[in-house]
Amino acid sequence: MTPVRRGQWQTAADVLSQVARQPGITRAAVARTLRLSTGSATEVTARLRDVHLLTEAPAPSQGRGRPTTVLQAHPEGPVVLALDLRQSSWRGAVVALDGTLQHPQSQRHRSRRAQVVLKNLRQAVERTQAQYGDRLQLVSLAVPGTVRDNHLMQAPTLEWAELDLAQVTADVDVPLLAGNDATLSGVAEARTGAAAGAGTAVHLIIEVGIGGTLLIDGVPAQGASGAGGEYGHMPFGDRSRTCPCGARGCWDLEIDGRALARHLKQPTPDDPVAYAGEVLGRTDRPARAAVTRVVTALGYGIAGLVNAHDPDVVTIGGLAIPLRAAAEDTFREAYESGLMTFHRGSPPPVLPATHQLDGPLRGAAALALDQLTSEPAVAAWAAQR
Amino acid sequence: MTPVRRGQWQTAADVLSQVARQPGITRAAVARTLRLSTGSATEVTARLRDVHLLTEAPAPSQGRGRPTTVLQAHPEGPVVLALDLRQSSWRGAVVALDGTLQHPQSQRHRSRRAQVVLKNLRQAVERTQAQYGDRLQLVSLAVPGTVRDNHLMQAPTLEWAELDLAQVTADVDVPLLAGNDATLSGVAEARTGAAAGAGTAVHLIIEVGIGGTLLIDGVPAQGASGAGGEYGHMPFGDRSRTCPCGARGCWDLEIDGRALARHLKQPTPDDPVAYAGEVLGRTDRPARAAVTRVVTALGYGIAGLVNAHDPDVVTIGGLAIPLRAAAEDTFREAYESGLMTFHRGSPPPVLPATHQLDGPLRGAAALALDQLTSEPAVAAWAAQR
DNA sequence: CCCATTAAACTCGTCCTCCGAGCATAAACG
DNA sequence: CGTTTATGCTCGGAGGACGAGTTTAATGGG
Repeated sequence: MTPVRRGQWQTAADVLSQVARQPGITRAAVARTLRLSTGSATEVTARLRDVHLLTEAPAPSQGRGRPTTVLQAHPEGPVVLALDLRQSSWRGAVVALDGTLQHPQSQRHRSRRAQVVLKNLRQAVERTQAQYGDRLQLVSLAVPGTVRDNHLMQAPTLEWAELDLAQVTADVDVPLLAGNDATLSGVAEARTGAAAGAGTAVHLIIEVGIGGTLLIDGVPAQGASGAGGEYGHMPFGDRSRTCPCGARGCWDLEIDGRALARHLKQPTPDDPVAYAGEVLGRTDRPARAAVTRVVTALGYGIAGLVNAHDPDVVTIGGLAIPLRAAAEDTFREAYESGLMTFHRGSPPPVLPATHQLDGPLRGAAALALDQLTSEPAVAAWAAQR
Repeated sequence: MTPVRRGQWQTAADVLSQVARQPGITRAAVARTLRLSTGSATEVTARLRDVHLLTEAPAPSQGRGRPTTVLQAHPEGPVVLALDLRQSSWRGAVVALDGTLQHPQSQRHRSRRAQVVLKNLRQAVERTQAQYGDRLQLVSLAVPGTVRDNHLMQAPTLEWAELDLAQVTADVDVPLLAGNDATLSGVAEARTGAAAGAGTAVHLIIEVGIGGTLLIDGVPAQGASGAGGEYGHMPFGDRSRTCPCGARGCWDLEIDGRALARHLKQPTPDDPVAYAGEVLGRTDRPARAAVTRVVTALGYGIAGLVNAHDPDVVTIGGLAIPLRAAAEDTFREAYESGLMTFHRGSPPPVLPATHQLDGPLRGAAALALDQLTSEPAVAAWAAQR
């Protein structure tokens, strides 16, 4: 491989980033945002066409003037495989440079045993490799658990032991990028969802416990080993209660179906999400009181995170949406009373996430495309052709 | 001003960043880290010399081979004025591109009234402007309070009302960069202190209450309006207690001299820092018990932040250092028992900050130099010469 | 229906930076 | 004092981005 010159493909990579972040963007629009002269735009797109990274299609004309073109992924360009592993199923899609999804696939787990599930994923990777050959550049995997350097450290819903996720790509010579599902759904919100355009965003999602992430310019704060964003294990709660994570007083214990069951003096439910849905449907006084307590804990905690991070916006997903909806006034009161005074004038909005089930897959795709559209990756791809 | 070409000064700016981040670095070392050929290094340094950004001095020889040169700030190059406003005094220094401090100055406040203090700062800026002329590019100000878009929102120790800090540079045509002192001391730690080299770091400093910041690659997470890092106002504490900030259950209320006084059933001290020092010197049982409670709250809170952010390292400053030292075992126990299990194998070290009083000034200088060594700023300076 | 208007693409000469190869230079070592 | 070693310097060449000038493809008014 020829050595990469400094910044040789910088502008080309910038153009590709635009295409990945705003599918369907036109050449003229890219040139405007990057402040490229029309000459440079012509040259850059020609070069990207030559190395099979982009194609152009006529854009619908917008009034007078010569019509511009829509920049699209080249039919022989690089792709990534995005995978979303969930408790009872997995989903996947091949994603091209312009963010278009191809070959969506999904499958329920026949067995929930780790080795069986991972084998299925490995086969999906192999099938993709067989179909796309060396166009497949990266596999990006969303997992419902704490991920650290491509190892799954703990996964309460899956009930798996610590695990090396790299085996998913063991059969092929393609790097793996594994991440927490809540983190990745946050990425999706920050790129194309409710937090689009926010410089600083906090994303939270309640399923069993609470997961989330801090996003700065659309990039998640993943921490030293990728385990950042475990907001559920901040001690916002009652210190006398021990959490399965090993710590005490975790926020996690106050805001999900397990908390509702405790308040209602019932045993911990097998499926806390379904249980929570059921309680939310009830109108009796004890249920309402339990919901109020949980929503209050949610509002206070979010306020604490807003104090700490000063985000432009907070996005919430999963159970947090119906929970808040079930007691909007309670939520608002808890949220605002937990804010520092100077935030109260215009508190950051707490918005429902727009990508629901698609979030982790979309986020995994987005982070993978970040890699593909980085200058070194573009230069390396171009050098191969 | 001539329009800036894309990436025209990119490598030059990279070289300057190296010089700013590692004062005393040699030309050969820069070339190695940036993977520049010797020819490029020659050309880049020559260009930087031409536009008065760098000079070279012979470096002490290190074994065989032709000796290299140390890259230094040019005597007619750009400078910034770093200011550190404290409760009873202020300090300042002029900082050149290579991080060297010139004309250190400090002055106790004669009056603590905001207008008087700000007038003194304004005069310091004017004096610097008179001496350095248009070499002065930026004023960077550390303030002990919450800063939002160059406005001071609340400053408990100064007891000032909301205030526009831009008046500090009102007399001169130089931009201001105001920031929280705890945030800036975190920057100093992450750049040249105990957290040097850490990808993700959490910095905390106790004086009156607790301040801090999350640092990613040495860049503080400042939030939407610069008010990020108010970790003292996360609800780690007793929800029945109201904080002067307006929220309830703030961690702030559990970890400083005011907390010690409360545990000892004494009135809130006028100078909580001095009071804490005094309690730390006592050996009687009630004092020890109060310290234990505070240190426990400190350890738990830090563990929560580690769970949330997964940092490489935590740095602590101010009162946190003697507090922990007064009850090391208590601290360790609280810290480790607050961590999620998978962190306990190798918990992130909690290290004392190495920049003590210098921290905010150094951090303010570092962020200012970041701006000066950015590509657009370098290109703009070069265009003027 | 034709021509003015408009926005965008294309062409080309020029500038600039970075690279690599070859050469020069200043120290230390034996 | 020559050899070794690390570094600096010179110069031709490559390649990207720019800007000015030109061309092209649409709209819309007369």
